[in-house]
Amino acid sequence: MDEPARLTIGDLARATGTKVVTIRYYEKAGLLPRPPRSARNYRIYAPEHLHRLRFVRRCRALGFTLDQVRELLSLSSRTDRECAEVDGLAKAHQAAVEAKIADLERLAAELRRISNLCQGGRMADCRIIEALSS
Amino acid sequence: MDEPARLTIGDLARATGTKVVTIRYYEKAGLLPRPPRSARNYRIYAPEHLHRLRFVRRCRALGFTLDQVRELLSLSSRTDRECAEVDGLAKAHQAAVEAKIADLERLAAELRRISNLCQGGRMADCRIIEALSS
DNA sequence: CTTGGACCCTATAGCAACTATAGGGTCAAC
DNA sequence: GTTGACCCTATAGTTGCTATAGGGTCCAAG
Repeated sequence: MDEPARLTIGDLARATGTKVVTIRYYEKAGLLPRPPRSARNYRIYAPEHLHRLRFVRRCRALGFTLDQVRELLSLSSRTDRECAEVDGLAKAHQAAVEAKIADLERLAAELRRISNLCQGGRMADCRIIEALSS
Repeated sequence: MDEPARLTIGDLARATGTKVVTIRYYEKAGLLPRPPRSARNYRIYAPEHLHRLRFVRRCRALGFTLDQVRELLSLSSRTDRECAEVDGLAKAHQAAVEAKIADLERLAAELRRISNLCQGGRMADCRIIEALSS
């Protein structure tokens, strides 16, 4: 039989665009299992670890918090349960993101308004500063 | 002549919707000047302090970082200078906010797509988890 | 006069999610 | 045999606060 691929932490880092320290941080935070160690105490990873790290990174890229990722990971491992919980998490997060967008839209509009006040004079008459003071 | 109004830190907090600890934090961070103290070592504020705190809070509400607020404050005090710098800061921040919105829009679209995959089965066949793993 | 509650003070630790740094060991190539 | 790219642990720093501990002050009601 084939030897299973043995990956170093640097391999995982390169394969996922994650910093080495961040991977170790995920391990401490309980998002990645502690891998076996070589005789010299180096971490030895298998393809499952890579897969799991990819999952974590993808969730993070989608804006889930580490807590939510932990939740998703634990749900995904209970293969006999309803997937409604996962769907709930995803939908709740989607709603949160949409709320955040609405927030930033208001903010951008205000910034546009303020930026347009500048007429290129001296600070003493700066309309922007004035607007920020109101 | 009238006595100038003497405000406690609690007064400032109430007047601006800021927590007392946050005001002290701003002082340490150099955003507010150290006010004079009473005989019992209580901070004594004047209306200018209130004005300045409002400025800081408004900038923060608009999403400027404390560093940017410091910058805006220092620019606003040099009343003889061109206000182009302030305008530059405002426009740069506006651009950053708009970029963030675009980012979140992409994210929300992805989350909508993923959420729609759920068909209410068991975790083992969960399309969401699958999508997160890709 | 004392007691209760609302205020004020400082200093330190905690939060998220990393990143940076110090101080060390390992290993392969030249 | 030494350079440079790796690996390890542990701790401190980042941002913008918030929370907590442990104390002092002040005023009004009982």
